[in-house]
Amino acid sequence: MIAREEVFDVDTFVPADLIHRNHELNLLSTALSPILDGNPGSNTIVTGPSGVGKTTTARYGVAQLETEADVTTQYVNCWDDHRPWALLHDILSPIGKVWDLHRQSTAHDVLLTRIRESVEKPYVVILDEVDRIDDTDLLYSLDAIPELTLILITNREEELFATMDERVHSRFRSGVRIYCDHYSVSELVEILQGRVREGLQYGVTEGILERIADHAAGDARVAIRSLYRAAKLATDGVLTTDVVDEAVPMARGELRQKTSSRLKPHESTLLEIVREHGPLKMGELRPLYLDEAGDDRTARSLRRDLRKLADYNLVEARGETNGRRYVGL
DNA sequence: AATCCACGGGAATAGCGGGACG
DNA sequence: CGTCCCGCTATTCCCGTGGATT
Repeated sequence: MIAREEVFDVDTFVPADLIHRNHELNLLSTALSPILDGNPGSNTIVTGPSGVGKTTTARYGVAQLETEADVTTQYVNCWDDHRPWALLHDILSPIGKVWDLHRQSTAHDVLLTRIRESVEKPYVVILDEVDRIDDTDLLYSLDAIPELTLILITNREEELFATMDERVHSRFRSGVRIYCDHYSVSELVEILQGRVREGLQYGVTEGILERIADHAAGDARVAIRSLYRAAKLATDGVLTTDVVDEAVPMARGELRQKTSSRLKPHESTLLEIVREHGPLKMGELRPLYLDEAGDDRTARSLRRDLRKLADYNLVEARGETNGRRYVGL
C-alpha cells in the first residue's frame, strides 16, 4: 500500500508542492531576495504551534533560493545542538574546515572567527527550535556576520525573546516575522491528498481524510503520521473509519515516543514518575524521584529537568509558582 | 502582614577531553 | 610520557521574586 516511505517522514520530507503556505512562503522569499543579487537577506523569525509547516516552509523556501542564487545553506536543529559549540560547528562545517577542531578544547570565539573568515558568499542558516538554544548572545554574534542570513524557527516566540537581552532582542525585532497558524480541516485534507499522491499506491476517499484531519486538530505531523499508520494497518488497501480511529492514537504515541527516546536516563525516570503519579507538586515529586532513581539531584536540577520535559511537550506544568502541578502527557 | 513554597537566573564548582610543553 | 592548563558541560549553591495561605 505504501509506495514511498520517506513521504511520511515528517521531520525531513519536503513535498514537491507546498500548499496553504503561499503567503508565508512569499514573505520568506521577499526576505531572502537580496541574496539573488549577492547581498545579505533579512533575518527572519518563523513562529507558530507545532505541526503547522514552519520547518517545511523554511526548507522549501531555502531550497527554492538555492536553485536561483549562488548561496550556501545549512539546516540546524537546536534541540539536538543546543550547546554553543555544536551549533557553531554545524554552521562552520559547510563553509570551512572542521576536521582539525577538537571537541571542547576549542573556544567559541575561535569557531566564530573561523566562520567569519570562511564565508565568501551569502549563507542562509535555518535554526530550528531556536528557543532551545543555551546562549542567545550567540545569535547576536552570528547576526553581526554580514554574509549570514538567519531563519529562526520557534513555537514560543515570547520565551525566546524573554531570554534575550535587549541588545539581541532589538536586532531581531526589526527582522521579518512570519506567523503560521493551525491548519483548518480542509487544508489538512489537501495536504494529506498530496501525500497520498506522492506516497501511496491507492487513493483514499475524502471522507476518510477528513476524519484523520479532524482528529489531528490542526497538526499536520499528527495527520500525516496517522495516514501512514492507517495505511500500514489496512492490509487490503482499504482505509475504514475503524482503522483511522485506531491509527490516530498510535501516531500520537509514536510522535511522543520519538521525543522521549532522546532523553537521558534520569530524565526518563522523572518522566515515568510524573506520568504514573499524576499531578504532582515539587514537594511531592522529589521524594518519589529520590526513591526511584537513587541519585540525589537537587530540587533546582529537577526543576531544570521538568522545564525541559515541559518544553518537549511531555509533561505539562499547570499553574504558577506555589500552585504548580506537573502532569504527564 | 507574615510565612511558606516554589520558580528560575546566575555564579561557583567539579569533571572531562585534549593540546602544549618539557 | 607525565604534567599543566584551557574550555566546555553538567550540577549544585545561592538568592531575589512572587503567588498562596493563614
